[in-house]
Amino acid sequence: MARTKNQGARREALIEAAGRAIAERGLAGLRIKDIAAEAEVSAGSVLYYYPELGDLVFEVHQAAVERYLAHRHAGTDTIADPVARLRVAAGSGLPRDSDDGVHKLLYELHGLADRSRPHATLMASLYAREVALYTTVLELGVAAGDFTLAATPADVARDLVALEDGYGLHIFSRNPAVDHAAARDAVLRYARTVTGCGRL
Amino acid sequence: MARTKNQGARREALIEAAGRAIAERGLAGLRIKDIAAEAEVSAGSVLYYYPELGDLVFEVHQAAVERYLAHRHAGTDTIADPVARLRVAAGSGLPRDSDDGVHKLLYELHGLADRSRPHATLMASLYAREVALYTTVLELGVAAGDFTLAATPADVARDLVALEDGYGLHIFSRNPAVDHAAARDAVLRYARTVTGCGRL
DNA sequence: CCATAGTTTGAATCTCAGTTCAAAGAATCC
DNA sequence: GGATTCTTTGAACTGAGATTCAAACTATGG
Repeated sequence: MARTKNQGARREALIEAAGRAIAERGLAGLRIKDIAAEAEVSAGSVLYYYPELGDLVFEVHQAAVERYLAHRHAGTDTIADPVARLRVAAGSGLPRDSDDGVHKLLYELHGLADRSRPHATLMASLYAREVALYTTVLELGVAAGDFTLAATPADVARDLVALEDGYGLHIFSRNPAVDHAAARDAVLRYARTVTGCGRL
Repeated sequence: MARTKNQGARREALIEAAGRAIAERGLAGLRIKDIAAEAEVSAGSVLYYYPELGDLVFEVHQAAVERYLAHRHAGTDTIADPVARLRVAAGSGLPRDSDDGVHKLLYELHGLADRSRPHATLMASLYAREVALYTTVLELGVAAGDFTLAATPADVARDLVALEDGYGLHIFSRNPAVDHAAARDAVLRYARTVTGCGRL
């Protein structure tokens, strides 16, 4: 039994490569040869590891979700002050611009949920985990006496995620009326209103 | 100079047909023969009227935007009471389910804005018009003494649209945690909070 | 170092869908 | 009704990209 190095590493490389290809050309423009070129292998190799292209795309999606959440948590979990943490969280959920890497990938792949059960499940779990992230911050803020919520933490958290998604959608569609700063202001303004916290 | 009936009518029929095809199979799965079949003509005829398929898709997009806005306005403009009008508006901006016709088309086509200037412009104008619709209702409510806004009418209107878009996104991606009723409740709860109007 | 089994390639093949086009069909004009 | 021009069709053509596959390649074990 012989194997070059590690199929795991090659698979990871392909997932990375496919992610870049999708971010660049879009899901509709995804070509097997582009993935291969991006990973510096032949088209045949891509098929060797992923006879079903859909499987590769799904793993790209999974990886994007994990990386995105890891990034958000890394940026917020260590912040003790609920007010500061919420401020950071609000910024990290919104794309910088329409070329923002992971965000772009997620928006691009979100469209698959409509016709694919696995992708739908994945997106539902992403949603739940984002809601949980906000719920935690809100509960901390309530406990600390910083926030006085106008609704349940879960309700507010869901709204925050929906606002991010909605504004994010417009950032990606290059709506000149919506940019990162404006969207962040809007999310924070909402947070301020609903928590009664002027420091936000 | 002879013409069968009216190229206008044939074009409209093709736009309708393409719209149905996109809603059914998705933009990625759009095939010229499907459009032709849906319109009960040959593939050649489709090309005769639209040598550039992109032009047809763009007209489908335009038509969807107009139909959607017309529907929203028709349902709300005649309602005199600002509170009732806002309630109806909140419902009409959200898809019933993931198969809701015009909404589905709009979500499907929204993805084009990223890579196509015309589509981006179209979506930006849709956004502006939806914001305007809400702004009007809000101003009416303020004038009537029903609403006491926590922010400018435009800011609140933008949030309402973003909430709709965000929640709508999840309805389309078949997120079991988000359905029409839950999303509508959330939007109305937000409206209640930010307008201080308990009747909402 | 040879045998073995996993890995990689690139050329050949297959497939699907877009595109072309010549001929047939239909409406209108005179 | 014949001429003209627009319309429609379907069969042939073309091209892009996916898929196959036999041969070459590479670790590793013994």
